[in-house]
Amino acid sequence: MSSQTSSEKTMTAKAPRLERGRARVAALLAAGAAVFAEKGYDAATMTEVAAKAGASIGSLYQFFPTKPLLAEALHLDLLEKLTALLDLLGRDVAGRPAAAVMDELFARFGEFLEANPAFSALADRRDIDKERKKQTRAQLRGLIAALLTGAEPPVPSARAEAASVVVLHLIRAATMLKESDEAPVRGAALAEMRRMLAAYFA
Amino acid sequence: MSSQTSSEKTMTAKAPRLERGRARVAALLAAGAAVFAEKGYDAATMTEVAAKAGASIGSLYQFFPTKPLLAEALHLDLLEKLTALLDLLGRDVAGRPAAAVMDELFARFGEFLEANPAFSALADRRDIDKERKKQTRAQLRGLIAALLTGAEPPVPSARAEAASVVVLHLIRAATMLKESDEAPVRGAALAEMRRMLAAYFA
Amino acid sequence: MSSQTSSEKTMTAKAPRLERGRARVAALLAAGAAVFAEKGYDAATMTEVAAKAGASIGSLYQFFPTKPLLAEALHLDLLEKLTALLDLLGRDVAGRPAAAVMDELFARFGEFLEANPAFSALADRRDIDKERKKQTRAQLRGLIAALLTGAEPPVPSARAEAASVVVLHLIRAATMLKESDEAPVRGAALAEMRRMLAAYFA
Amino acid sequence: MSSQTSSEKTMTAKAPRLERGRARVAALLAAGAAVFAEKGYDAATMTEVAAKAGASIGSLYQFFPTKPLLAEALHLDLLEKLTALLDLLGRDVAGRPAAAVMDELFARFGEFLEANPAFSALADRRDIDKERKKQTRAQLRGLIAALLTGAEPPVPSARAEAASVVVLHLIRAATMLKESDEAPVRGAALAEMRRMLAAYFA
DNA sequence: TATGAATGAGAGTTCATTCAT
DNA sequence: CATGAATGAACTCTCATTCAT
Repeated sequence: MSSQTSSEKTMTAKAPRLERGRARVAALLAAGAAVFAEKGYDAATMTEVAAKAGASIGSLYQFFPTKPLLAEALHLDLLEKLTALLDLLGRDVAGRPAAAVMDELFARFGEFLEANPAFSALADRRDIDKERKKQTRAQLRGLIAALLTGAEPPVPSARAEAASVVVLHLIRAATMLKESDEAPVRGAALAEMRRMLAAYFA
Repeated sequence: MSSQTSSEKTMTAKAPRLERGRARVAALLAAGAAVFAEKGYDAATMTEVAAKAGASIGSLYQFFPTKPLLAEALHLDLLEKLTALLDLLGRDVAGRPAAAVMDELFARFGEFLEANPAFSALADRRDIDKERKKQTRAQLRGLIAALLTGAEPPVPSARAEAASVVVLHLIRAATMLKESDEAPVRGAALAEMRRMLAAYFA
Repeated sequence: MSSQTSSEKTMTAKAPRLERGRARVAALLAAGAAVFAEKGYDAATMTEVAAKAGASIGSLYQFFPTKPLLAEALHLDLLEKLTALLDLLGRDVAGRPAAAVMDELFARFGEFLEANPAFSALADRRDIDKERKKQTRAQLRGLIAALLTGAEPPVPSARAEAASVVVLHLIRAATMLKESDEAPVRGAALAEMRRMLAAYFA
Repeated sequence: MSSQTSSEKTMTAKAPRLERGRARVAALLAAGAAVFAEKGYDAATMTEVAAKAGASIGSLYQFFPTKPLLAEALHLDLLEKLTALLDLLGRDVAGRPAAAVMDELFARFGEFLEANPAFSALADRRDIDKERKKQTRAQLRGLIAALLTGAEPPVPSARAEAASVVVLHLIRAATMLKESDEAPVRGAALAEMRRMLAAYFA
């Protein structure tokens, strides 16, 4: 009830040991993704997440002891998927010109964000750990820079570094655009962005 | 036809009649801007806004009957300033090449966002009126497009339209970048963005 | 919602500014005393306190932002009363023999504890601030020691110091005895305690 | 007359049949003692007890179907140890003067309480059965009274009865003092208590 | 029996908003 | 208009206890 327990609050999401638990966790993460995507991090409630997962509130808290921890787990999960996607992309486009590589990246990243709308919602929440955020961005930038230095002709490492920041933000901008603007504007804008990238890397 | 009571909650914030009231409203708006910028829209509390303005909670509600209405008023206020800024810019840079115009736009818009951090916080809140949001974006795009068609040589209207979307997002990206990444990365990225714009409009 | 606010959690109970508020606070404190006394600190609920005071839960939290703070306020309140009582006692018994002084102290302190059962409940809660607890005990010991050194013949300061600890605990023991044991045992035990004190100071 | 199902929750903790079970129970009791002592009865959680015993929560409930029952079992366990200790003491000090007997009692009881901090925590919980509590206290008083009537010269039975109450509380006071006050005060106070007892029985 | 997931009532706390003075 | 007390729905989180495997 009161107590300053010895178990730090920095605890991670508890991993399930049984098969049943594993299914629960999956359902909870899916529900979390849906609710965070729909309502945004702040407005999402743990109660709704549990309900949408068909679980009791206690069950949700068994595996994700706090709301930030649920968000974090979800974020990490999506980040892994994204990394895998970029790795795959790297193998697919190695040796092609930078402009083409970027075009492909743009397309696939866009699909990912569209398929995982929770990602944007989670990436932007304010109570995220500063350090982790920095690391995450650095990691993504690294992957993008690698794509550029692996192009043919290769983009010089220094410029690839700087460009990765821009590309990252451009992609994010493209996503936000998807949800906010109306269809006709959107199409033209996306085309324009690709053109811009092409011009930039030509 | 005659009465149409103004008790609707959808109405705008009540305008003060006395001079004292005007000062109050200014203080409340300033406080609101500060709190929204610091905590974000969701985490900001009406109580804190009132306190920071040196007013009572009742007084705050006298002028802004609702939290969304306060946000809206603030947003509109900032939007006006921004519009004025872009108008001025239009006069200053008329007749110069598109790339130069964009560079200047980039710089001034950036300054504005840095000076008014509440703008970003308010532009992104989820309960904003869809229609108004659309209109706002359209208006901003119009202003930017006007800058482009007013350049020398003029950018064709159709392309200016499409480009304005991209430019708008790029600028926003530049701002987010300012608060998230560390200084060295930041500088390089900003330079890169300007280079990109230059390449695009060359 | 999220936020690490700048307003420290060490805040004190907010003081009411209006007359109505003053009445509320009094009612809340009284209700708190009743509930803490009846259920003990841990089992007492804020909801019950508010209900017993005829106030809404929000109203309770307006003045006492946390449960520990309510307890603290109550404790301090009772402590003041007790100090006043001991001061008065000091004036009443100055110049009488130590044994008689202690007998009187024993009686009045007992009455106080019986009239304010919340005092025991609050003095024993576990999440109390260590430092404050020490200070409180020291203060009480000081008052008791003063009674002894003010007796005729005066008890030497050093011995008064040590004795005060014992007396304090004896009195508390007497109280616990009142609530736990059955009446006949109680009477005999109280008499015995007084005899013990008399023998000790003779 | 015949069946009387044992499903009542008022029953005692189930006794284990196997050797393995006996070890489990011992571990659970030890863990319970540790947790109750550290956190107090209310703040202690069944989950933490199970964890500290290296058992699952289900296993804990197998043997102790309820939190109060666990506390009760523990309390009884400690009470037995204490009784044994007092019995032994009775044999050791028979025939010595009352003051010396009390001094020895004081010392050994103190050691016991220090070695078994859970005892105090459990003796004070509020949901304890009133009747059992009374019996327990009566039993302890009886043992102490027996020590006094067995002294040389023997304390009259009536006075021994009354004195036992006082002595019991004095000892408890001595324990509480150990955890709350700072070392220097403590030493002096303990000495003072012994002096008081000596004066009382002289 | 042992395990650990499941449950849900209930506790503390927050905050937008209303209302009496 | 100003003030600050009042309200209560809603939220996050806890924990004793039950249940399926």
